[in-house]
Amino acid sequence: MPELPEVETTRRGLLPHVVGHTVSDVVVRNPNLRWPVPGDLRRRLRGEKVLAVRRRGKYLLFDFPKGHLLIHLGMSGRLSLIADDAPPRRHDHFDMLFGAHRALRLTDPRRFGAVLWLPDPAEEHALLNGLGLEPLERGFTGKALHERAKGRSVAVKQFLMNSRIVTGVGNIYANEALFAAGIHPMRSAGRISAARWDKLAQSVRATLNRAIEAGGTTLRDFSGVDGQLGHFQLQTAVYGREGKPCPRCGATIRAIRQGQRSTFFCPRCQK
DNA sequence: AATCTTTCCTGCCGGC
DNA sequence: TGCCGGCAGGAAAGAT
Repeated sequence: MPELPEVETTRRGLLPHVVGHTVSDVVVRNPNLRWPVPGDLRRRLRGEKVLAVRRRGKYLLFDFPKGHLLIHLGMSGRLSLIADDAPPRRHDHFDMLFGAHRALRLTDPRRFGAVLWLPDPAEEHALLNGLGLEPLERGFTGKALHERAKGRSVAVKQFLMNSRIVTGVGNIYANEALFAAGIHPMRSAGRISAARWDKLAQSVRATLNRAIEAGGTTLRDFSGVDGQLGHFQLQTAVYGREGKPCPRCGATIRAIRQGQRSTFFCPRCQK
């Protein structure tokens, strides 16, 4: 499930256990993720200290003195803190050990996730250098969105989910933010007023912050690093609620397809 | 059997 | 004609 709130929940859980700690070993059980896990990771990481763990969109960046470990959770990835002798299960592809019998383990059944080594400066890597606005940082404003949307015919929901425009907003939160802003998901991005872009920027921020407070969304297999489940799925207004009443006006929530993804909206509240 | 949380890539199109 | 950006669709693999 991981969208921005799930990745941020993971990052926050990780910080106290990882930052300032030194990697004692690395185990790669299955290097066949979205891209091959580099064969020299063990050599690069052993004995190196984690200086910081950052997030860029849905990417996690572990800063080391000589480079950065990038981890993406894909569709089904999860990081957990475990005892270093915990027996691996079927989809446990990668461990980073920290001594004191602690390890960080990547579990990812569908293997759309990634573990890569990025030389300095990480931001120049092809996966990061084209990314759009960080929705929880200062530059994320209605004005910035409005400018980028000029002349574009794409549906606003797909525009929001385009990582070159905004990074971190996936299907669940795009649906929820558009509901909160009262904007129809099929509306052309180029035909939204400045005032409504302001409202949408604020709705995206508020939706993501509420989801982070809830520990993310657990639809199936997401959990934080200590195994705790997210509970934002209990407070969605439209996502997964086809046929149910809109919490605001009582009209029936509808579901449609956009770009091979499910879109949920209230036909009365969203114009 | 169809669906799902991600996103890179390819191919097509229109504009200049 | 060629190049570019925008856009839609397909692909990866597993569980339900």
